[in-house]
Amino acid sequence: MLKLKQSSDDAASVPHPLTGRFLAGRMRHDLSRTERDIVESLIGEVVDLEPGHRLIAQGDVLNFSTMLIDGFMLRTMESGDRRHAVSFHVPGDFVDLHCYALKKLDHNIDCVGPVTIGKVPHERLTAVMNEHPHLARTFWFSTLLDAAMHREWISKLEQLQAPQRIAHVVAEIWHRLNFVDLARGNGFDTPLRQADLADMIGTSAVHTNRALTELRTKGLLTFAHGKVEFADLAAVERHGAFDPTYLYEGTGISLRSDGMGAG
Amino acid sequence: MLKLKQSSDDAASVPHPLTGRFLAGRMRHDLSRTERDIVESLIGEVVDLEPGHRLIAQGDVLNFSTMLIDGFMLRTMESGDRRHAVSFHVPGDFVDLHCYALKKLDHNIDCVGPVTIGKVPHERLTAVMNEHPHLARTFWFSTLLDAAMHREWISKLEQLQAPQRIAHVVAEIWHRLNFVDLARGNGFDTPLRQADLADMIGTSAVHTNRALTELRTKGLLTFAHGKVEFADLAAVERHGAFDPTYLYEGTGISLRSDGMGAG
DNA sequence: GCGGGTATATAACAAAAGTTGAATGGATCA
DNA sequence: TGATCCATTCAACTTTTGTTATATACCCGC
Repeated sequence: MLKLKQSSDDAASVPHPLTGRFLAGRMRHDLSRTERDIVESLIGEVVDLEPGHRLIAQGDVLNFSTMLIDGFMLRTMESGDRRHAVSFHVPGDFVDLHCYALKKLDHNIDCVGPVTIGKVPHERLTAVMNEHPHLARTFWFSTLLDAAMHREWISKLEQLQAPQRIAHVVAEIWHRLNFVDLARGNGFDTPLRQADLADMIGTSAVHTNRALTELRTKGLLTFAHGKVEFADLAAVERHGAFDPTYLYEGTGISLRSDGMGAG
Repeated sequence: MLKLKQSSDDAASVPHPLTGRFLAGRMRHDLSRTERDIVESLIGEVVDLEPGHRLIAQGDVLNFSTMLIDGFMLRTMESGDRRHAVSFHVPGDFVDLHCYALKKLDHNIDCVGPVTIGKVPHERLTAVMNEHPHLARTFWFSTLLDAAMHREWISKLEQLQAPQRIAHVVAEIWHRLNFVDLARGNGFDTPLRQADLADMIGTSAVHTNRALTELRTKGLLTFAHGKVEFADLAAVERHGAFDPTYLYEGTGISLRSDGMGAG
């Protein structure tokens, strides 16, 4: 876990057929057709990245933000030889919108498996947000959602033991993948290894495996070789004390409120 | 822990001599004199709250946000009979600005010790943000700071054991109090009990006490009866792997950047 | 200054998680 | 089809943390 391939700075910058299918994933229900086109037009450059590539390192000063088009990414921080994930991202996520305001990123952005991203120049973002207040609100709402997810995870780290944390993470991944039609009814595919999962739930890889063995023995779920399977999602959610409210799925009622008067 | 006095719904709504000294604490270096006056004028009602009072409960729908004028508050979530803190607040903090956008709060806001707050009606916030883009940017920046602090804490929960977590929390409290001139050179006063600290670092009260004993024995710090003392802040910070960067103290360079084009 | 409630401290045992080392299983590629 | 690399699994032992119970110390009202 921490054998990041730094070699792919030469990552091919190829033109990429954008489907738009995943763009602005979790907020797309709140975007009009026009707005979705605008969001798509934000992307200045599409880049394919190798597995393990570190796109952004802690402390980098940035003039672009990253839209995740395909693959999984982790926001990580390092201490000694150990890597810790503070959050994960699935296709459709604006990975580091907050660095538009903070400029300097306080963590790394790592690829898990092969990844395709779209780079969004900050000046373009500024222009669009000035012209389209509703989009600006939507973007800010997106960063507030990140904070809400952080809070949820803090409370779970304090509250749950390893097997339950895994159940929670698995449930959250499923919901977020399902939101962009990448989940199956009884599982999902993911490039995450058990070592990555260990970085996410904050325990050693060995103990993560122990916890997975327990979950498997209990018939709750399996997690290996790029496939996560379960028979009963509701049971997994119960085990992980998972309540999807904080993801604000679905109608986006809160988003449409005109509370955010930033325009 | 979790013996919240719900009795104080009748909390006296008394007029209160606002000094303005603490208002908009951590962002005040980025506010002009005029802007500080405007922020102060946002406060519609000043309320004194009893120790342990739960100002806001998870799921409440709100039309005001809370400025903490005096005392300590915790954002908490509950599970079973255990309370877990996801963050804490000191005088000058905008405690729940994000609920301006999210409307429904995903956690509780609890008083620790006696507290004085200012209530900020959302309609007033909307008006001010429309008229003063720089203030709007500052407020949003403030919520992004919250998210950055969340990320830092997630990584520490995953990385550190109980004694080091305590050292980290103590260092952060000191810096945030110092920012509003409420810290002493070798410590600070706080209404936090060891049980509250346990809720914050995510371990049992007994183990928190064990960890404090260890820190005391090592000569790093003492934490009891409302007083935190240490001889060498730098040593405490080292022990807790504390790096104040994420607090964006001081000049507010990032804040003055015109990256956030919400206006 | 006394008494009762709360905060802090400590002990003893149980459970969870870290660490080290080694074995097995899967995938890939010559 | 081996050979090799990496992911997963398991075992044995140590350390950290949870739990329950009890003891001491502090604070505040009378």
